[in-house]
Amino acid sequence: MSPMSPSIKDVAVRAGVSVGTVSNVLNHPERVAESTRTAVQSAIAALGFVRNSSAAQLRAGTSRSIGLIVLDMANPFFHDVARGVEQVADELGYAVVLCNSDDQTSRENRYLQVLEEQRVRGVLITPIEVSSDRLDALRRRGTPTVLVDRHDPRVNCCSVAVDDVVGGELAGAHLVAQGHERIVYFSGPLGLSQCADRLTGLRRSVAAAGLDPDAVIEVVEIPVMNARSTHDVARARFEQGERATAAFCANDLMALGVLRAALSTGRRVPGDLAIVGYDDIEFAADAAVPLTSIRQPTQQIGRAAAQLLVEECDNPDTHAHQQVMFKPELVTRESTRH
Amino acid sequence: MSPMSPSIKDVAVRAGVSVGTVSNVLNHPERVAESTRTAVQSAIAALGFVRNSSAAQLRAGTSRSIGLIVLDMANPFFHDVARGVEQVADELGYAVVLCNSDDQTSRENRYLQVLEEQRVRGVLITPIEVSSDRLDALRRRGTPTVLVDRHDPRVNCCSVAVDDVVGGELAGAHLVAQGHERIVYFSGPLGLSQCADRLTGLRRSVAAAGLDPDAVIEVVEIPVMNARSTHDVARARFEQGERATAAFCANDLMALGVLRAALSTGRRVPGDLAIVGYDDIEFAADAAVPLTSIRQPTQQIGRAAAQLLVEECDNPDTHAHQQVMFKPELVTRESTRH
DNA sequence: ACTCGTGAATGAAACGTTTCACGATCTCCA
DNA sequence: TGGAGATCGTGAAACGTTTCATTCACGAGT
Repeated sequence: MSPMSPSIKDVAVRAGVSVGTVSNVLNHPERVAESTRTAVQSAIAALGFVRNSSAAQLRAGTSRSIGLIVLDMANPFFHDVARGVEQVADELGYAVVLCNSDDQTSRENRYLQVLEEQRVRGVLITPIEVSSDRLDALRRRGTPTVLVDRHDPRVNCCSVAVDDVVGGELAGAHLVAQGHERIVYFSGPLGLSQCADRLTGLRRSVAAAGLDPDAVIEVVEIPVMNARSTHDVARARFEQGERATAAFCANDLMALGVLRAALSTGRRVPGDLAIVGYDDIEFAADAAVPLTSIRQPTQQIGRAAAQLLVEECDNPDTHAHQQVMFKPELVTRESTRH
Repeated sequence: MSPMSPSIKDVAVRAGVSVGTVSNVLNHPERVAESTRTAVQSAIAALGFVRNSSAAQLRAGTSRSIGLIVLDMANPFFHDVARGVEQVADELGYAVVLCNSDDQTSRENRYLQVLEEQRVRGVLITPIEVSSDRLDALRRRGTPTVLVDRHDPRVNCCSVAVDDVVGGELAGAHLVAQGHERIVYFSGPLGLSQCADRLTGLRRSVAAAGLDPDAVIEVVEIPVMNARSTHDVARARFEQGERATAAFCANDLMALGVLRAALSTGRRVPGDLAIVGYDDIEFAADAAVPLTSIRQPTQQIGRAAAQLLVEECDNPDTHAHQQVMFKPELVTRESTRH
């Protein structure tokens, strides 16, 4: 049966000072005389006082924290982003509230609600839908928002992403250079600009080589971008005799799924099927056949996003929205080496 | 330039009712007449009112959230645990505050402080040190705590873990059965009971086979349990001519590091070196050589821990601490198949 | 005509901080 | 001796909720 936790008032009584003084010891120690300060501090220690941040924040009217909502914490890509965000937030004295929407709109909305109720200073988000009413409302009410790994075509907020068209081009050019003329693109939902852009890049590079994209490329759209569902789809295709000689996957988890499906249906990689992934997560290098992949500057994405957000929080008036765009690069490994 | 967000009072004025009524619409809609309710609701919508949870929580004195502090979000093991925790918390109406201590005591302490200041109802933690003053103080002040993937020998809190001695035995018995007589154990810090227990199990199984554990087993202690540092240590050993024919690793990330080091120094796996990992993370099955591993019921750990915590929060008086212990199982794959 | 009961809304108190205008006390120097 | 600063402390107000005792209005029952 826990006794109610002591308040600043209890500390004040015990130390024989006023509450204002205790508050000063906590927040502006230099304003209070040495002797009083130590008296207060020992009262705090004796009572086991812990500041109630709800009260502090209520009074302050504003918090020193930002929200980060990612799509899928199981994807190492988002860890690295989160790590970048935390680094910058730490440096600038902000706390990060980490939320995992798990690709469900209901969870995303719930977290947005919670973050707004907590009066976070700003929100970093990889939204399920770029143009969501919920997000617009949040911004309208004055909470700055930065999109991570997404761009808003309407440009009414900052965003940080990687040039997905270039990523698609890199993958396509690499495969075409190795003579592949039937490429299957295991895509996530084409409603995602990322997935669509990568396809655009892929088509562009095929066309640049003088081939007909429509003849070369086949698109397989997979709703959930993880290893398991991609494996299942790929396996079904392979068992029915896939004709493609190369696969390009919208992320490395999917590529691992395709790889497993290929190997378990007796294909050799890259002999029978070359595979290019996306993100270059750490596990890509350790895969059954080390994966060629498109590397994104993941931590930098997180760092840049956090910096933009804090900039907007600190200078809401002079702030101008920016769309930061990083360039991806190709990392070649066994899965495409002939 | 964001206008101060509207308070319940603004809503009350606009709807022509008192603040108490607005609060009732928010929290006990059934207590207020239909017509008033809709009037208030449209005022809320018109003003874009969002409840200030600091004020609500200050008044309530207690929150409906629990903290979860994990060691390393980059380790899929902890995701799965987190997922289990979230499932249960969702069902029971609690929010989860997710924190990543990243194996740094300073971060762990900082998060404990923040969580306590936020007056979370309880804390789930995989602590860096099981017996920490900080944790004891937290408990003494009335915040229930449950250890995840750890046990407290002093049994002054609940805990959920997996029998690591059995895990070590499973691995050892499997390797011994295949005729290995020189086994290197890539361990994390032996100060962790987990790592120590697995060694105990390993030694026990070797002894059970009539061999001398001291002659068979060599222990390599690696401070940071990730792929990179393990790879570096393993590689150095392999380049100097490792004599062991089998490696047992304290987790799968480490096993992946060993695998990479072995392959890149020209060893065949399992021919020259058999490898057993721990945790059976999803990537283990997709590794260059699919890894034999010790599987833990990861989500169940999270679920059980959350249930124990909530139980203690809801019945602080009648609650009795429990130490839940799951059994691991062996999953055999290529890395130990001869 | 009167109480009584019921359903609905009110308004003030309380939660634990921080802030800030205001005293109190001391030191130093004319 | 008096007065000007400087240095420390004080205490009340304010932040936005929720709660709860109270009031109000109105119809039913005697």
